[in-house]
Amino acid sequence: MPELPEVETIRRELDREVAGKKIASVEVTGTRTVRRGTKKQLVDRLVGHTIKGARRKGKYLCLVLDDGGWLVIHLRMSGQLLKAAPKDPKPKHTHVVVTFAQGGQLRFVDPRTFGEVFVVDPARLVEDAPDLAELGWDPLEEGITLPSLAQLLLSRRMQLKALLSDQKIVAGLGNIYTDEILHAAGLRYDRQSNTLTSQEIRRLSRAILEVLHDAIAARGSSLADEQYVDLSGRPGTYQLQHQVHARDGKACPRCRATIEKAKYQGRSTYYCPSCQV
DNA sequence: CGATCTACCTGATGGC
DNA sequence: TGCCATCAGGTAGATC
Repeated sequence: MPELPEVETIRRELDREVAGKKIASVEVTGTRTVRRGTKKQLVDRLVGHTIKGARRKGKYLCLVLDDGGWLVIHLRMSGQLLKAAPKDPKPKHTHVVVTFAQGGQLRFVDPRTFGEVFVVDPARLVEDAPDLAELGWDPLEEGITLPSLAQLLLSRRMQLKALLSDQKIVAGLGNIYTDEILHAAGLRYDRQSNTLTSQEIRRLSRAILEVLHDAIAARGSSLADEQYVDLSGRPGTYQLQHQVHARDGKACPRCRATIEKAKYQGRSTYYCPSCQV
């Protein structure tokens, strides 16, 4: 489900909603959600601690604890974080419930159970969470200079969509936003990264930042199934601004050619065959 | 190194 | 109405 704009939307809400709150109890009912360490280790590690704030690393959410540890959440395809009151009925597929001393709960709901919750000491990231440690450039966190983006593209011989969605190279992009970014940049998904001109690299750089900023301003994208919702259960609105994603058969907003759908890496890719080269 | 495929799951949707 | 195939925001691992 969520990519960088959705995760960032949730991070900002978490920073407002749970920072300063003390964890009174943690209930883990899911059987697959806690995979690194045992459920008991997770619960013991959390209870009594206060959350200082929320950070984002690519598509990972990290709740920073008062002892420096991170409560890490990855939503994968169908995970949701929802704030709730203890008396609220629990949705199906609620796997983890954190109850705060000040009242209120944070719930992790995940029908497809690909999502994950774990605690890690950031000083031991390389050993204990290599997936987190090896994340690539985060377009929102650190600015990247044109020469370093050029280096990143030209030093490899990869198709652009594969490159942009590789979390070890660029952190946070997935199926929706690579399609939208590549359209905004006028580049095809299967274009070889080492053939870009400096002008195309500049366009790509601008497209990445522009699409992500606009998407965050719209609080992310929710598709027809509304799998993605924010902490309060509300969908985002950026899908209304999608130019190509899930718009096959419609006219390209830029050149009026018909948008096509292709199978790429086992999933759907949408692009304009006329203005993306 | 890079491309391709599979698996992990539940649920919604569309065709017949 | 039901049954079946297909598809969905992600990622790791195997294979070539």
